[in-house]
Amino acid sequence: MPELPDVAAFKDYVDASSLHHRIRHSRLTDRRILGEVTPQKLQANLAGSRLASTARHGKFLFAELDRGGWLVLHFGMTGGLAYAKQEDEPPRFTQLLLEFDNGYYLAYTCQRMLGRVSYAEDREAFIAERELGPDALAEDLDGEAFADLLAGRRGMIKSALMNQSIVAGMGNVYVDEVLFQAGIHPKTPIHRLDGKQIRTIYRTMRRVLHKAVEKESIIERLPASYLLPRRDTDRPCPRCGGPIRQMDVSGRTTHYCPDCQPEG
DNA sequence: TTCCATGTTCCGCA
DNA sequence: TTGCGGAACATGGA
Repeated sequence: MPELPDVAAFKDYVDASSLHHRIRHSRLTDRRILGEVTPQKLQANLAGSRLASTARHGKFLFAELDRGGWLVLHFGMTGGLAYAKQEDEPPRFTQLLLEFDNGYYLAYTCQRMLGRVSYAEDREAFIAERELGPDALAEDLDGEAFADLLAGRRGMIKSALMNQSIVAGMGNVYVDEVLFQAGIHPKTPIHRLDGKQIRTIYRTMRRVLHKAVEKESIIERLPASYLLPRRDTDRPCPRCGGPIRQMDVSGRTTHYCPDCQPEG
């Protein structure tokens, strides 16, 4: 689930539930979930702190600690959050549990262990170290800046849009959606795209991601014209009615409409 | 039982 | 040398 719109929903969830409560105790289930931080350092920074604010960059969620530094959450493919009363059993696959002084907890769950929990002194430095590209919804990422990101690159457009060091936030599902709505074949070589097509991809990316954030990335709430709710081979294309096809692009399953997204 | 999955990282090759 | 594509990783549900 967790691509940019999902992480945006997690951010809203934390903002609505978990800010400004003192963390009495934190519980780490499996240290493999940790990034470049020791369990001791993480827990020392969490204990007694409050989450003061949150920020998102691509698929990363940052929670600012009022005593300094940031709790950094990445959700992998199966990560999630749950806020509940401490008398309730934490959900299955809970890897990190923050117990607040108001009797509630925030649980970070990660079934497949591909997510990561980290601590960062400085958010911008963390983003720079990870070599993340600009957030796909960043205000200062305009059409021209977007075109610059792709300029001179080799490879297929789908691979580039999924590359977090080029532009941060999209994964397999939303890239398919963007390219479907833009009418671009996923395997199109970047150098074969003209300026008009790049602008179309940019505008479509912004529109799709904004809409998905607005709908809290809940598939059922997305417009019927979207590919996402019908991401199934041989289901009818919402635009032309022809069959949606499946293929492999850089090892990822890709859904597309051969008629609406002709090969360049 | 085998295969597949919305994630990133690492290695080999061009 | 840079960077692209594929494999590997971990786990459980279909």
